[in-house]
Amino acid sequence: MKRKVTLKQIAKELDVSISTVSKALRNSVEISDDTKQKVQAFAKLYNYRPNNIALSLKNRKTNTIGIIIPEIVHHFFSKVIRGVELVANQRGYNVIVGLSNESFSKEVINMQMLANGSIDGFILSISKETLQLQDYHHFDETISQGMPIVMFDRVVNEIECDKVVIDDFQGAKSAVDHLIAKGARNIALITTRDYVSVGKLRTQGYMESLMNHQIDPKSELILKLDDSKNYEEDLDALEQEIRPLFESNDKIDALFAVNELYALSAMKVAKSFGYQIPEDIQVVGFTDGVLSKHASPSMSTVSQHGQEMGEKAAHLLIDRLENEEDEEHYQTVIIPADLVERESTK
Amino acid sequence: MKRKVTLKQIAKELDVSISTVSKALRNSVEISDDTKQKVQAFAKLYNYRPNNIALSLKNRKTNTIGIIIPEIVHHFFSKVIRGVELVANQRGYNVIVGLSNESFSKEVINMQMLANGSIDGFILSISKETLQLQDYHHFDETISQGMPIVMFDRVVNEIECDKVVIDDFQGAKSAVDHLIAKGARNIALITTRDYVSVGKLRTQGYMESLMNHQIDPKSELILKLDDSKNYEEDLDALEQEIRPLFESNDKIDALFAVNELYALSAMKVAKSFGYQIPEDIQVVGFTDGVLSKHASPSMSTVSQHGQEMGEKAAHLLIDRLENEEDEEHYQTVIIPADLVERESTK
DNA sequence: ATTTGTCACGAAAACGTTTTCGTGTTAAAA
DNA sequence: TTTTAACACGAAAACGTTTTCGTGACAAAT
Repeated sequence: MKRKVTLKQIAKELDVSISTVSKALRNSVEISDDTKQKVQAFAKLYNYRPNNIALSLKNRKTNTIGIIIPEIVHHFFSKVIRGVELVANQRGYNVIVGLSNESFSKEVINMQMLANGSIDGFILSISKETLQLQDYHHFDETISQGMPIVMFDRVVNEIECDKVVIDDFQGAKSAVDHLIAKGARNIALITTRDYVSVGKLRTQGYMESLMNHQIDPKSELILKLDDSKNYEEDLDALEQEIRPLFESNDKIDALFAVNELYALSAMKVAKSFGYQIPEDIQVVGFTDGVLSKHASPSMSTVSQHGQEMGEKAAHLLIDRLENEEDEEHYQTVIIPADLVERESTK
Repeated sequence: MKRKVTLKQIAKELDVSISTVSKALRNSVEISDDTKQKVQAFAKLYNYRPNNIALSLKNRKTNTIGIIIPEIVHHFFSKVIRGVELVANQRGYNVIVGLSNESFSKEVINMQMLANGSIDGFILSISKETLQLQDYHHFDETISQGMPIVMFDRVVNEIECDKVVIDDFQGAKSAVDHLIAKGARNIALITTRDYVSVGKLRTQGYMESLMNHQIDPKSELILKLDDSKNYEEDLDALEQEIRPLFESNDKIDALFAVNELYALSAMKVAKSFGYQIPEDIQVVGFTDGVLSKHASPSMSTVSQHGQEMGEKAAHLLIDRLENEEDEEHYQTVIIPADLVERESTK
């Protein structure tokens, strides 16, 4: 087992100084061609590679970005990571991943673990618990220590930093617009409680669209679910929650849900009530998931463009890291959310 | 913007030496209670945290593990990451993620980027291209430099290292056993070409089960697909490939597929031929995916236990990193693959 | 013969820690 | 009064780099 070779070892072996070796390898003019050749040959032979940690310490720059997300077994978040990794790699950065598991304390701990020199900056999406507690001190601290943050998807106005979001409002609005254009008038909504910003915005988009078309929103058509429950593990429970919506409303002709699971479950429930999709009830979900495409009928959705968000976030962060200008001018990039039409709408 | 405070700054401010500060913070007996209090109070006030990079350099240990996978937008792999991250965090490690995107060169580059001091060891699953080329020199080099590797799922005999796999053979075998027990006799198989070890093993399990039940495998019931194609993006193409299987065989009463997508598509094709599932044709897939659960009918599958694999791999790696002892004795952990029965089997 | 200049290289500092070893001061023991 | 021991702290090395600055040797110019 040959350990990694260092400058010092090469220097000793060739009987020159460490400085000479370092310079020779970087082709400095200070070093004679003779010595350069000797050193470079030796280095190649022993497969020398500079130690990253030493470089990081010296340059006070790790070329690593930390990404903190609530959950990784999730189509949207993994797409974001893919986008981040792609850009990071292109631009010479590594990506270190931390999972908050939707928990405030894990988010804080994870950030502290990474903020102590391991990374140059963060890309993150806020956990549900943090959003509920509205405790953002860890973000403030990180930023005030000079470590930039880029937030995506689940962002918060209280923190000044670069952000990447999709246009939740507009996405929801055009989804409902579309349903209305296809003849729907009694459009149900399945959403989450309001503390998750995206749920709130999507709900507002739904409202706006109805208003614009002189349709009165009816509260009995709106179902707000407690998304702290892990419905993914208990599909039946979710369907039980949805069932009353159809039991007490027999005129529903379309349904919009703020995520894929809600939409899919609603579709199942509707089918179990004997409704035909899209003939009796049209359905649109909101997602970047994989279920919609494979559902039967396949489901129309508002697409979240996860990978694009990740790419954009990575560019924003790296730009900020590399441009010394250090402008205090933060931007919020809004990615358009477009409707993917499939079989669940007419 | 207050930069991160260092030992040096504290020392200067309190007019003591760096050593004293360091010792005071670690509660050394060498330091008087007086000084300890002073230093610790100051450190707390300025929220001092030791710089990770400096520690890594000093200790020649990064407490970071690198995980290289072919793809992250994939239910199985993201579950593995979750498992790795969970254990890593518990045991004080960070996780840095590299994606090979199924490409040999990206795998090599990614490993080299990380092997130069950034991490203490690898957890990886080999890319398809690497498996085809059978070029494993980068693994050998890494290991010979004293950096441990743990391979999972897609492993290879040629490399000596710890491994975590599921029992592909047994899993496939019991899936087919189950189909036979439920009365099936003409069991189709949809698999991949043999260079992906898991495909091969699963095919062998299928064969074994048939043999054990005195059923002759018929080549016309076996469909080998070229999995270098990205069928996920082109479901129609995949269904076109599967269609002939049903066109030329009207006696198929069950089907086993080596992954979720194949199984799901086959189910759709079967339905389009008018078959009832599971009455006419029973279906079992092989996966850790999310589609099976939500399909209609929901699909029976052999589960891969991705998170468990990740956890096990992380433990193996960290154990090796921390126990200098049982060097050179590598183990292969086999995770049982059990059948999850859903609606697509009787 | 002296000055100047170029060349080729080495010493040392710096990044932020931890740890070993030495040392000056004071109090206790002889 | 002298020796010894305990105490409290500092200097320095080490981890592996890069870079600034200094310097000795030699050749060219004065």
